[in-house]
Amino acid sequence: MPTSIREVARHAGVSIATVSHVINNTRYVKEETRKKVQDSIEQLGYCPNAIARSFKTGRHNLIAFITPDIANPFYSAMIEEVEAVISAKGYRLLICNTKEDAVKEADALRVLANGVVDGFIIASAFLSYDPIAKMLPANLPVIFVDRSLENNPCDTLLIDNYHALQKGIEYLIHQGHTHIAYITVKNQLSTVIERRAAYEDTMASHHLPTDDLVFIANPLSSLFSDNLAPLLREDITAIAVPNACLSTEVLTFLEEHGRIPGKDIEAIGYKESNQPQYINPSISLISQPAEALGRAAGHQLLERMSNPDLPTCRTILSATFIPKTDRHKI
Amino acid sequence: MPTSIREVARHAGVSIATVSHVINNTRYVKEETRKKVQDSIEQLGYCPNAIARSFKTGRHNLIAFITPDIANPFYSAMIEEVEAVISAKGYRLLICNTKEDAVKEADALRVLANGVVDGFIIASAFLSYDPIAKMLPANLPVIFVDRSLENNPCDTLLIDNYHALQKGIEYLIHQGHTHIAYITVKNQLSTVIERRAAYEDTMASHHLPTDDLVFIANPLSSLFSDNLAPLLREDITAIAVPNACLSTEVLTFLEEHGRIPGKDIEAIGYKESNQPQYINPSISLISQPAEALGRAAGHQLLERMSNPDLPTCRTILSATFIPKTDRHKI
DNA sequence: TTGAAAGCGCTAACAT
DNA sequence: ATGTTAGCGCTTTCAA
Repeated sequence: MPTSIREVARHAGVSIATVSHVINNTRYVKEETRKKVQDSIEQLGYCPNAIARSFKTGRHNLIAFITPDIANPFYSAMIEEVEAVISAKGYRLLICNTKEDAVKEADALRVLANGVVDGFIIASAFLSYDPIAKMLPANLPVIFVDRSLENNPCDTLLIDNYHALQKGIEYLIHQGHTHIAYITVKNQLSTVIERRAAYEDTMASHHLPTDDLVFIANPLSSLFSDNLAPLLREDITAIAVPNACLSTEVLTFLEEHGRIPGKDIEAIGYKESNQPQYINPSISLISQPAEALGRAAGHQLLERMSNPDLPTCRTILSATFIPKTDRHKI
Repeated sequence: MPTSIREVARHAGVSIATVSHVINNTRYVKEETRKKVQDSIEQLGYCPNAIARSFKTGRHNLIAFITPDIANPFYSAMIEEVEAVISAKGYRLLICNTKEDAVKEADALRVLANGVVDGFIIASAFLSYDPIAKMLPANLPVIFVDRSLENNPCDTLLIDNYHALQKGIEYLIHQGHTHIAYITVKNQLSTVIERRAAYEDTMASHHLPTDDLVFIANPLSSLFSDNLAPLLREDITAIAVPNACLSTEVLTFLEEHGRIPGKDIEAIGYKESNQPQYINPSISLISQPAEALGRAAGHQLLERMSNPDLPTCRTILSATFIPKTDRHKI
């Protein structure tokens, strides 16, 4: 049984109000009394019950970050930055891992939204805001990141997936490639759709067919994709993928089958954070500003919390295409 | 202002007790009454205040995982598994990132220990349990993972760092290498000390000097190490490192300077999770059971929570040395 | 089958 | 300069 404020008060021979004020520095207490209270706290090993305090004050200094995949360096990089930004203002970060499961996300939102956290940063597994709307109390500050949702009235920070990949595909085409394969995953997330559109639009604008060049892999970072075998087809001379996890898998797959990426076959990979990432073959990369996105999201949330009447913002950060010839500049 | 249980009660024309019992299924309520209450809940969009409930019941269904580096796949892999284990029992996971800062860790423990979480899993930045002892209420279930602390009376789950690396160094020596460099970091964590000891002991047992073969790099995953230049020395024919981040950095460094690992120079890298990790050069690896450690920690915590009188456990999971010739077996 | 009410630990308004 | 006390939203005991 942990000691309560009452016991400290009794031990120090003062009222609980005085103890509370000593702890919170919230009104003047005579030096002598303060000393007595502090001694009692020390002796009894008292530590204020944070839940009771939150309950009473309605403030929690807690932000929740909802991530679809904590094992994905893109999100862990974001998390690090969000944490840095908000902890400077005295907030702590609660991280929820939904594993791309909308049900898990809904569950987390329901539990946390009512009185547990002061705000959310969400990389959502939902495709639309509609089912989320009911779970969030009005005025609870929420920032959506990375993924665009239908009908979403909240602040949203995205990465421009389209143009970086467009540049990448253009680059390959200008190098003379006509059979550029594209790996994608089966879900309908905005990021997945946009990147695929970038690939298909760009190919189409150069009158290159893509019918038998698109392959579906498995969406979660920790699952190896199956069915990459067609990538070994003779006619395919270059490959693009929609994220870093697939980069890794595809590159590994190719090497295992004796085709050296960057040499026997061209490729565009993803670099989703500043984390050291060992990509040996000299291939082109799309670099996503995970850290900048995290920082921006943290700041925007603080902004929104201190000023709820701000107009909704929708920010798009650009990603960078780095041709293999420029890799030394990273 | 979110709706409270009182408003639901009034709206439904029943007492708050009945509403509470409907919500928690905690005593019989006439079907008709139950219906009324559920309708009111629906109409008012009521959601119970989790903080108030925690406050009242003293239970929170929250576990905190204290990690020194969330961007390190070793920890994010553990986190995934812990989360899977405890969420099956209805617990949620709060993740705190200390960035190897003992002050941050102490702060998190203090805040969370009193009434916020039901238990801790800690990969500590502290070297000794002594400073931690004061912050943790007696009987609060705590599991330490990955790192061994002095005077630690709590359940501890570790990985056998020593023997896997010993095997690795032996392997290199048997291949004829005599000048095997070792990269390490400057902190005094048990893992760092053990691995370095494995290196030095093994070298010594083969009468190989190590005086000018040990190099110090930077400990956090997201920081590139400086001063790796001496690794290019002619006499050094093999290199070992103490973790996956340094593997990546060292390998990248070597390639950038024209020395192909596994060909021009031998190396032992680390594989710290089941995540796809693209290590192209054919080098030997030490594989750490991050996932198994996470699962074991989750189970041990649940065990400890349901039975506080269990004798303290100290479990050591073994790591595996995978010679480069066996890489296909991964 | 349901209601009334105590009380969890704390903060803060009010009182002195 | 400090004490008294209401009350945050909820669960649960006791009473009916």
